[in-house]
Amino acid sequence: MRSEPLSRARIVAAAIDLIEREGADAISMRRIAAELGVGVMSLYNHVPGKDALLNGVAEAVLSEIEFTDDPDAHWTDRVRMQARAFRQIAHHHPRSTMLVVSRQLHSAAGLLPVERALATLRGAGFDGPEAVRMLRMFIAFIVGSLLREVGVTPTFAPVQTRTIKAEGVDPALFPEVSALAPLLGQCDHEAEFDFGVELLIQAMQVHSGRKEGTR
Amino acid sequence: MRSEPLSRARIVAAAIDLIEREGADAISMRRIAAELGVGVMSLYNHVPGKDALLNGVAEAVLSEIEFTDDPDAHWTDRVRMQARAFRQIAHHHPRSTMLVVSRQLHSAAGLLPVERALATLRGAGFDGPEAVRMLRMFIAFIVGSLLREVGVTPTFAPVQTRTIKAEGVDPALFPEVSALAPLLGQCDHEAEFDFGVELLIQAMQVHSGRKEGTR
DNA sequence: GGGGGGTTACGTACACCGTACGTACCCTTC
DNA sequence: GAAGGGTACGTACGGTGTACGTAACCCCCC
Repeated sequence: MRSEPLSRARIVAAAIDLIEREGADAISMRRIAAELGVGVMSLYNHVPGKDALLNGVAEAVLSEIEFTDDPDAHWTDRVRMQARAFRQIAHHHPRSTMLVVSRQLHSAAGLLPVERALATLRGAGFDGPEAVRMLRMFIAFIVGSLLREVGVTPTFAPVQTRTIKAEGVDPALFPEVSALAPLLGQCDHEAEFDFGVELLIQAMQVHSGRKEGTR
Repeated sequence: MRSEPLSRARIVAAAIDLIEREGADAISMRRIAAELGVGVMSLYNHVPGKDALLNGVAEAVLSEIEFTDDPDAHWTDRVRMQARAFRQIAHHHPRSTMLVVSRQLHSAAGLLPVERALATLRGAGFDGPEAVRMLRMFIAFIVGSLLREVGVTPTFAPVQTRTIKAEGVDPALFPEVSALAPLLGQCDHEAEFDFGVELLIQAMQVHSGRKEGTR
């Protein structure tokens, strides 16, 4: 009964803290309870179960994004800003990113970014179906990028620093890979992300320009 | 001692089978052993542990991809083909896709697609750093797309069929979302994927064209 | 033929997990 | 004071991954 009386918010905060300190695998109801100095089952008075708790974590992280949207800016700049804002979660809560990205949220916290994005895209002149398509495309890119950045999913690309450096790759079997090993082994996540964003924005501009005439 | 004598390959196959039948969460050493009709600890004679087993699953699924690469085709077509081939895993082994995409493989199975992709990009005239960048960009997009398609990660975009349909979204708070609800609620994964691929290819063409002159 | 060594199968045991259930306490409202 | 609801918590159950010890088997070498 020491301190304030335990609440969903405190539990979620403790969970985030624990994840960032010891990794997403280390999380368990018992650990969280211990962290808060309470019994395990006390948690269940404020949270339906572990799954709901993790959803809470994802929402909390997601709603920390600072969207500083400037409605007067050119739509390309607004898209840039939103993409960067989203990427910030990978910096503020790197080890929780996987949760945000791999959980489907049905709450307002998840809807807000979508709303903003759709608004800018519509403002840029895209019609409904186009806007949705562009958004999905962007989300896929961002999700994939964050997963790479966060360490999960270097699905072979930037990963094999170890493989490559450790035993080397057979140049006969994988000439390109072994030739480009130094490049593959390192990755400036910010630069890669920005590059991708610019490429996508260019593509979107082309797409929109084409629509309204030969331009 | 019945049947053939248990092997890493048989174990991995059983694991894949189990995952596809009952979902990735249902998997456990005990279940797999039961499936094979052997004791739990027998598995450890062929596999170092669960984590390694899951890596094996990812590799197996990944190496099932059929890359029918035509070196004479235009590079854009080759990129298209490779992207589609990769996406096939989401069809052949939907519930294992998450594993493939969220695990960093240090084996040849993971290197092969990279080698192919780099080769075609280099063939298209991109220099080393460009090729690596383009590849990373593409991987991010594909990973994100597959995660969405597989059900994990509809991180708010196509998901809220339920949210939207069930209780409706407040049109005052989320005007765009509620206006586009019907579009957000449905998703032709193949069409979305192809759209993204085309957009990326176009962007890459622009990028390459710009490089070698004003064109 | 008779060891003997290495591989394989397996049972038991341990530490940990999520959580259903029952119990004790406090605080409010009659 | 009594009643009732919310909160904290202990215990217990069925599950997990895997370390360890034991027994059977095969094959090779003597």
